Amino acid sequence: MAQKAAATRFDLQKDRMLRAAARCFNEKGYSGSSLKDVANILGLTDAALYYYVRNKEELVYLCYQRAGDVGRDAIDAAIAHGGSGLDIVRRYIRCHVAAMVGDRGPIAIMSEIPSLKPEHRDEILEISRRHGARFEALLERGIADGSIAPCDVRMTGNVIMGALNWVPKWYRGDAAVADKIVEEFPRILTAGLGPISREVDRSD
Amino acid sequence: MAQKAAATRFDLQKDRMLRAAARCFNEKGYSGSSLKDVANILGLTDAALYYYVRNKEELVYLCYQRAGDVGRDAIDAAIAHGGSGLDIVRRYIRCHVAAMVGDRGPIAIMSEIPSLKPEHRDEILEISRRHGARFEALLERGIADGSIAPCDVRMTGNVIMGALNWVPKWYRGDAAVADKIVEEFPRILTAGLGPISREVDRSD
DNA sequence: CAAAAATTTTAATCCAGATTAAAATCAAGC
DNA sequence: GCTTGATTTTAATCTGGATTAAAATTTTTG
Repeated sequence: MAQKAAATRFDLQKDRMLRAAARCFNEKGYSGSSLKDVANILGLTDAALYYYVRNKEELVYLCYQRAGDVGRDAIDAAIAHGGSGLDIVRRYIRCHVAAMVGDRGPIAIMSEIPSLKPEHRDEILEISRRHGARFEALLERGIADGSIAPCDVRMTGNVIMGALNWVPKWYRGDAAVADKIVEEFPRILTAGLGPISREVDRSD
Repeated sequence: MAQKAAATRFDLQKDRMLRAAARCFNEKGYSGSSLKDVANILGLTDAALYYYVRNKEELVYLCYQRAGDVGRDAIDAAIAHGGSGLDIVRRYIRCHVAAMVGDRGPIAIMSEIPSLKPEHRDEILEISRRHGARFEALLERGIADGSIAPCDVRMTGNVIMGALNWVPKWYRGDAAVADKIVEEFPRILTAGLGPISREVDRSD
């Protein structure tokens, strides 16, 4: 969808590198991941990474940029599909987790934003802020059209974002689990626990 | 509740240190927090921390142990209070977030477990695993007594734990926000979004 | 208050892991 | 199959922050 027409060898390798880095960061933490660890996954030497990236900080920065893209695309896709506010929220959740556990590869959990250099940090924070604001707007929209009960959109947003952001912390690539996540997260996050089960949107 | 009869100067300082460390780790990330940063908050020199702790790894370990205690205590308190499975789940969520944003001070988000040395890592992972299992058992209990609709307890647990664990990432000590968190999280995480609002337990 | 114990600082050292430069290898076009 | 540019490696250096030892200070105790 967002693929260039001509993906050069360089671009492909760089992308592989970012996935490897994301995987490392999620599994071993930031400080626990050396460039050597990332390079090993690719069958490379640590020094080789410097061909693609200026330094470790930039590696993290690019991972977070990718993470931001995934979130943005998920909201875009959900909005494009249309429906009530609640429909869009559900679909966004589904799209976002699907990307996280799917072919967009591991997405780095944004745990180390403060370690970025100021320009990068500000940019990522802004992306993150904007994403949160867009999601809250979806909630408002649902409230306006009556599909979502009036609620504190800030807190509701934090709840849902927290649940989503935490996924990379525990998901370890099991395909069966991936399916379950995509299936269950939208429902759990919008339907609640109680015994009175709401009619659930199953349109796909 | 879990306070020693005689809290020695040493114990008090050590506790202050762990809170300062948790705050640093949450705000600046693990790698972004030097011992100097932690010491500065306390008005101490970095070397002084070594009087309380063997090294940085142990500092993190103790932070995570505290985090584990908070979770355990929250479940204990909720169970002790009794009620239906759903009541207990709600109360657990409330207790846990209340501790996170309250007087138990900042609780370190467990982002760097893999950086711990093997013994510590295994211990913290076990604590974490046990906590998850206990929470899932609460869900089962609710399903058994009919207060919670049948659901995938693993996924539901992951959703709720994610939302809770993410709180330290964005909460920055604003008391008004703290109140809102304690008020809203239990409701949002158990009631869902849709317009059909379930009767909400307001017993306190 | 003096002595002993507890706590903190000063002033080094130490080191894993990031970074760099130059050389070696590889891939593609001609 | 040669040449050029792209990619990777080898082999160092460099560095921030962790760690340590000894000295200084503060607190407690008798």
